Amino acid sequence: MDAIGFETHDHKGCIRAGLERVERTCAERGLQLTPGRRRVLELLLEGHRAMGAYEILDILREEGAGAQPPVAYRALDFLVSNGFAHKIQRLNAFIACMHPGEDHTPAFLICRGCDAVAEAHADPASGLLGRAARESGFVIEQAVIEAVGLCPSCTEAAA
Amino acid sequence: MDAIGFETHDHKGCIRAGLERVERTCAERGLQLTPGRRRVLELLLEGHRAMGAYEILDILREEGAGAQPPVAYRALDFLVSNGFAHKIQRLNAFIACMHPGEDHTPAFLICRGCDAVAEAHADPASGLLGRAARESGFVIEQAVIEAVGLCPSCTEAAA
DNA sequence: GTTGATATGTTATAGAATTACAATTATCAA
DNA sequence: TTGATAATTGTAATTCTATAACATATCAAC
Repeated sequence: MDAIGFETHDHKGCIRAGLERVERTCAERGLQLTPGRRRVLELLLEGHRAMGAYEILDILREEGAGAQPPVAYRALDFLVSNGFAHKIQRLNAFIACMHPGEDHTPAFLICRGCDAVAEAHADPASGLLGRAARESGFVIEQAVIEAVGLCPSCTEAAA
Repeated sequence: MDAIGFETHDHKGCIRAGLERVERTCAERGLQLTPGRRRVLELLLEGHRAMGAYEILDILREEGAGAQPPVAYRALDFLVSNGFAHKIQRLNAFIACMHPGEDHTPAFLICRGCDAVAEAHADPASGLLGRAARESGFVIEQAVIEAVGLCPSCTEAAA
């Protein structure tokens, strides 16, 4: 068990399970989880945190390939557009999805102390936002929800 | 005049009212609405849309000053940190606030067809997100909420 | 007026992402 | 199998976004 994110968990199992779910989903949908894409997903799962495109690129370079930026961005685009990873706008960084293959609207809790990110869910159609959209005739297709604050550890450390 | 957006409105009045509200709030709080900051706010109010920092910078340059990037970013930082403008992460752009001086959590409806942006409200403490935060012990201080979709005009055009 | 804080001017650089085009590999129908 | 088509990858160059660093100027209070 590792202390990553807001809680400890079986990290090796979580990496394996994440990969398997994505592999299965790709097989079902006829998507190509090529070695490069798979490697980037692994890095995100291993890191279990938001990682910048250039941080991923540096790792790929250390591993031998003389990779250029599009290599990282293409893999990330594939992962994000298929719901296997998410972009954290606040951090200009990417994180593996905790529920790949499931249809969901992710919402992120981002700690400003340690940059840890937890994925939660949200329902943009409900609440004030959904009401405003319906009243104005706006059709919501997708939503980015990022809450910034302090995680339990950093809250404690600050006290 | 219309807080939700996507509709016609008395734009000159809305610019004037926006400026006056910010001037009043600055006076109340002892903030310096210097000529540069005021000009950037005017540009945002006149544009009535999300504008990039470099787009603003170009206008400032056309107006004579040999402005460098920090000129635009500093003015925008001032406006954003005091709640007179908001940053739209999705567009790497900035937009004048519709309710300057009031304490609120803005939520944006962003049209992917025409990039129009409407400001609505949200309450991050309620709903699924608030519950997830409370359950995990995360303290939300601020939230970025951006919904992407189609505005009424673009929905109609697409049909 | 001196002082300390706040704001501006300017140069340079860092960081994030995309364009463009060539080369390769996978997919699938004939 | 073969040929056509689409998807993916390699690579260089560029564009867009944002900040660091430091000098100068202005403001506000004592």
